[in-house]
Amino acid sequence: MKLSKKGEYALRALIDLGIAREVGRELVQVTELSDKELIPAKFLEQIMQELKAAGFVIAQRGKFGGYRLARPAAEITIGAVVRFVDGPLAPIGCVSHSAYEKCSCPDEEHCGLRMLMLDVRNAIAGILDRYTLADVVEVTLRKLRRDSLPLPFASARPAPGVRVKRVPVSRRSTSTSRRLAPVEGLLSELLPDYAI
Amino acid sequence: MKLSKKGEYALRALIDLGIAREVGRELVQVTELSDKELIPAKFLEQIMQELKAAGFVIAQRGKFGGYRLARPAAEITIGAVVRFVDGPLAPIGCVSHSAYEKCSCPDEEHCGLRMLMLDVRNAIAGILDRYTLADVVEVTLRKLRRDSLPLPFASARPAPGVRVKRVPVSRRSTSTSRRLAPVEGLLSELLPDYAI
DNA sequence: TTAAACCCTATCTGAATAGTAGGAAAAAGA
DNA sequence: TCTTTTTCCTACTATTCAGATAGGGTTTAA
Repeated sequence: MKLSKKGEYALRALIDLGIAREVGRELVQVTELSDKELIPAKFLEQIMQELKAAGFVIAQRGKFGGYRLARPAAEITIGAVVRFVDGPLAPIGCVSHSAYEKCSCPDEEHCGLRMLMLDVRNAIAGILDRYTLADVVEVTLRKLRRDSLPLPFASARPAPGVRVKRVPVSRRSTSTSRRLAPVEGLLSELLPDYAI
Repeated sequence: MKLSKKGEYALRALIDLGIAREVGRELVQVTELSDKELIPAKFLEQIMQELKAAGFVIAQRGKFGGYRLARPAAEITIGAVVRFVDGPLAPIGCVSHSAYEKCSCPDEEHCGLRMLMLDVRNAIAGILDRYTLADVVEVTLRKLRRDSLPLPFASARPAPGVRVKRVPVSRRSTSTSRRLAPVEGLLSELLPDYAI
């Protein structure tokens, strides 16, 4: 039930872009991301390329260029990213919503294993499709502030002449209408506005 | 978040062995299993070998031999099987209970992604470690009976001279003390004794 | 004795994973 | 215009793993 390195790197980079925006940074360069997250730079470059093609990020070429999120972090679910990079969330094809595939078993309708795996896929999707980059950004920032640690991207490499504007951290990363039932979990404890 | 074919085949075979026992069959041969489930016979043979080495099944060699579960189906969790065949349930090493591995990120303690993935791993483990082969067997048999379909292994290939003893289906697959909080899910609806 | 089962080891193929490498094109500033 | 710094693009590679296949050896019951 693994998430690939590529998937992990993609998520980490996107979360960083979310943090950067929250801290007032417009653009972040690949090398900054790869340095911070200890990701091979050239590999991340490729990944960012794909994320751009998929519409998750927007690139600014040339000197003082970089990447930024193409949409508000609250509108990018973790599930969408994972599906794009690693394929369907479902453990087996015959319970996938996004990429159903008939399984080899003779009678899908009476397959107990399928029921079980459907529960698993629903559990996974229930989490990954509920939470967005904004949620993860919020949790991360909250933890850093709690421990009085310096925020990343805070004033690192601001493009010369660009005044760093201190954007107040948005109270609730807004938008994303909560569409599902109450959840339990570590994240929902840290994001208490969800517990309804 | 895939389950490998090998993992799927292993589970299907074990579930079949559970069904067979519930229906009064002592031993089931690899070819019966591979025929029923449309699994390449030689591949399944290998898998059964490993399941034997791991103590999930017991083999009977020679003519009219076959495999049977080494323990009551209610004492074999799905999670144990999946972990054995496919490794840890956790999407990334740094949230695995059974095989923790420090991740490359610089600060695990303040990693929002890690929190999220921990929720995912708990959700997966919460299901796969809660349900046993007995549960899946029960669901499967229930569905087959509901639709008045013939039960597999019912009287297929009984060893000559072996009187098929009609074991009454055990009321609740017994034992396995329920150790966790209430769940929701498709299986728990079909196994209502769990809904507490 | 023999047929039918499991047992064991080796081998193979294609795909996926996790990168590396090297330069072209663009943008900003001097 | 020229240089620097960035993204963009394409190709390549090494290793592992998935998913088998092959071919016999050993055991057991009739």
